[in-house]
Amino acid sequence: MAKQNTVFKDAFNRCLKLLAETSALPSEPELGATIGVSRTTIRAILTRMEELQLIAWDKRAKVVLRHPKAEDYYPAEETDSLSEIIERSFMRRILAGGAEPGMQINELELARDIGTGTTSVREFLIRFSRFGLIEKRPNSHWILKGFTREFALELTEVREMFELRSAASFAALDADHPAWQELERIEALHHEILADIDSRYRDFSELDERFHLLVHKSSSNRFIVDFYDIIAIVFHYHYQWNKTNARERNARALEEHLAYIAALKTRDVAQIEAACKRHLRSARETLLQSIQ
Amino acid sequence: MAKQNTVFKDAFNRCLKLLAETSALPSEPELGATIGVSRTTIRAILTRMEELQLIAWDKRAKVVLRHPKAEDYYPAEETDSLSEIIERSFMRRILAGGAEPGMQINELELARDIGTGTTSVREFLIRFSRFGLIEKRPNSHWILKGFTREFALELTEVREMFELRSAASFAALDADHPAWQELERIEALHHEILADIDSRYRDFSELDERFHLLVHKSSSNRFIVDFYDIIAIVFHYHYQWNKTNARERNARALEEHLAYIAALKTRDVAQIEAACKRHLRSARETLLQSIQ
DNA sequence: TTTTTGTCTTTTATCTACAATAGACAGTTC
DNA sequence: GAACTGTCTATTGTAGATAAAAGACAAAAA
Repeated sequence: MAKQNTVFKDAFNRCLKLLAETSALPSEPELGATIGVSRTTIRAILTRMEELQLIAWDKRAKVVLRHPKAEDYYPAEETDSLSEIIERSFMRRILAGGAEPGMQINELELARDIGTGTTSVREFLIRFSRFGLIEKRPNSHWILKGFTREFALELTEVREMFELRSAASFAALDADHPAWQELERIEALHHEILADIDSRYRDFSELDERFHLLVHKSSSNRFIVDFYDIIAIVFHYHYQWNKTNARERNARALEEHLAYIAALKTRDVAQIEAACKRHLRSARETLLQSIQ
Repeated sequence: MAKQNTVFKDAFNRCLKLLAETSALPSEPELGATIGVSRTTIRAILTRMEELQLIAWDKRAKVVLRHPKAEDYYPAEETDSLSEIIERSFMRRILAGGAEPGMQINELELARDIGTGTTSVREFLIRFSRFGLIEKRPNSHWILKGFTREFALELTEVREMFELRSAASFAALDADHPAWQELERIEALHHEILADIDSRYRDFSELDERFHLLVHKSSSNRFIVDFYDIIAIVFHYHYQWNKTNARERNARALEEHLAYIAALKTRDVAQIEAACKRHLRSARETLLQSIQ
């Protein structure tokens, strides 16, 4: 069926939220800019809203007729892009057990399992191969190298090199660089979560990514920043399926982050290095423990 | 036309070379193992050889009837895989001038230019994107980020981090590790080329890759080894279309390599670091000079 | 018993087709 | 005149089809 219209459905849902807050919608180009899609898609959304009697649309006039109801929204499963679906499905297979290193990966079988065409699976595997977890044998299958202890050690070795260098660059940023403000916001969020750790410890994962990405970005090196994708995806899925001691683990990491942030603020290279190393060492241990 | 039979043609050509040296060919599985293709392809090759009256084939007996002539071989253009063709064509576009940073890349146009389907171009771009020279805008075009000064600086920054660490690991390898023998062979080749530099300076590029890859491999870190792909492709194409002062440049690099190799052999970390840094600095300068 | 061959099935690489989405341009409205 | 809308075209994302290549298994030969 050619292309899934997930962009439309997702944008439609987001437009509904906007609609709930106003009495008239802005112009098509403006809507497109806020939602992040083309005018073609915006017009499809407006047409659909008209059909549902949500708005009266005549050229520039887009009058809101009623508030959106729950059934006006497209279900969440239909708004995920195919590549997201494939990624999740694949990561579940290889991280959530039952996949030994050395196993063969079969494009056709994967595609059938997920219920999609082979082209998309193939493209996913190509994109995914840069994460070092799979390897292609041309004209033949892919090999799963597995989420092993070696993988974790190699990953963290590079991570430590990159993050130490990035942290040093961070200290050298101008005082008026926006990263300092973002650091303040991130620090405040740390305090917020810690203050209510029992109910909010699950928010750590997202904050962790935001913080480390900020640090990596100050390297101004695309290879270092891109490498953070690998770390992010591994930790993201890993935490999702591995929740033992999550509360204590996250609480400790939050404290380490705060020490690390304080060190960054001193701009003292030796202090930064010490705090950064301490946190990365404990992050590595956490990752390693959960492997066997 | 579905799949190109370049695997067959290339394997056929390589089989012809084997055939020129014997009076009878080995078993199908053995041939497959030496050429590196499946039995299916081997049988296709044998069939073709029979048609050309090169061999008499009856089950296990594969008697050579005559020596292969030049016209028996498939022309070299037909043995390159599609991805090689696309890569070359694309690299020519972006390295050999006429491609400003920020330019849009159009899958369809590229495919038409190269005379291939869009799927292959698309897959190439996805694979290529990890080199940091292009970037995808989902549902829209690719952006050429360009082979700029920034690119070269970011690339060499990471390269220096990785190679220094790898060189240190090299020094720690067991005395009987095969890498030491390979290092001897590489050193000898350096002397050979230097002794006849005027006519052999073009062989440097290949040797350079072999040497640095050997060093990177001793890191035993897949991310470090994989990263060398980026360096290799950049230097490979870059030298191919940029031949000013190639002789002097290569002669100097060979000398630097020899000093670097000598340092590795001492296993003295300080000496290694000094020699490695010296060479990498001059490699970076060479690369930077050729950009503007 | 081990290796080889004959035959058959499965999978990959690639092309083509088409709906979704982006984007261009001219005419219209403010 | 600047921004917006109507309309049209071009490109991307994905499925499906097919030849090339890999690989499985049993029968045959050493």
